[in-house]
Amino acid sequence: MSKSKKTLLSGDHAVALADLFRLLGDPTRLKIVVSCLRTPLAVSDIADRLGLSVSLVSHHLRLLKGARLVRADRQGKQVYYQADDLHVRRMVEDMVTHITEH
Amino acid sequence: MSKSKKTLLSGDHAVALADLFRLLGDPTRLKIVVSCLRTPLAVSDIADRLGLSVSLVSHHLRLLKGARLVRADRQGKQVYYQADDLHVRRMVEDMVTHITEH
DNA sequence: CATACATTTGAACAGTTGTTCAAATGTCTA
DNA sequence: TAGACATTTGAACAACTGTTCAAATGTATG
Repeated sequence: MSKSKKTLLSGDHAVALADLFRLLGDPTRLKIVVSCLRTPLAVSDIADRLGLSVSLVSHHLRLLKGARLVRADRQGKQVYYQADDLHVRRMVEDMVTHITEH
Repeated sequence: MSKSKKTLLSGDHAVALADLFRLLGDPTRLKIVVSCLRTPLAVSDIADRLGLSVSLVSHHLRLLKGARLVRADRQGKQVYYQADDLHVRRMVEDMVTHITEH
């Protein structure tokens, strides 16, 4: 163990955490994540709900999947996306709660 | 009250929350916030600790202050910055904990 | 006032990012 | 296999962002 205090971030952790924050830092992308936070949703469903082009949603989902924020599940012609795990779900929900309550 | 489910974000909230995320989404800026999370720190102190130019740190602090993530306190020649309130402190600390523990 | 120290500001630049459009790929069913 | 539907991909573009440098502002003290 080094000289670090409790909340000191190592360089690597800072970059990793910033990566997460940056991905959630675009309103469109954030809405996409939130929309499939609890229920798996097909790409075109997300696009419909949010009034976005399917292409745009797919682009964003690719980034979110790359960061393991969402998980993809093919079911026939459609691909269903949802929050990757409980950790992500709680993390995002907490932040949403923080905002909507202040 | 509208038809919204529990975790559905209004457009405004989504933008506000994304603004926060985006600001924390740069590694340099994130390190700056974390560095003065618990203890007020002068601009040049932050710059020294992180090995950054004073100018760069000041630029970032201006953005962070604009979003009420940090608060400024002048004391003589120096300006001390710290997390704006408990809300911010807990929010960031929670995320840091989430990352460093997974 | 003049000098030194601390911070802020503005312009400028390269690099990144969100979006659109058109084309390609994958998948089911008639 | 052909056609329809769902998703992915790539190129291209404007807009934005982080950083640097030099100059300006603020502040204490000789």
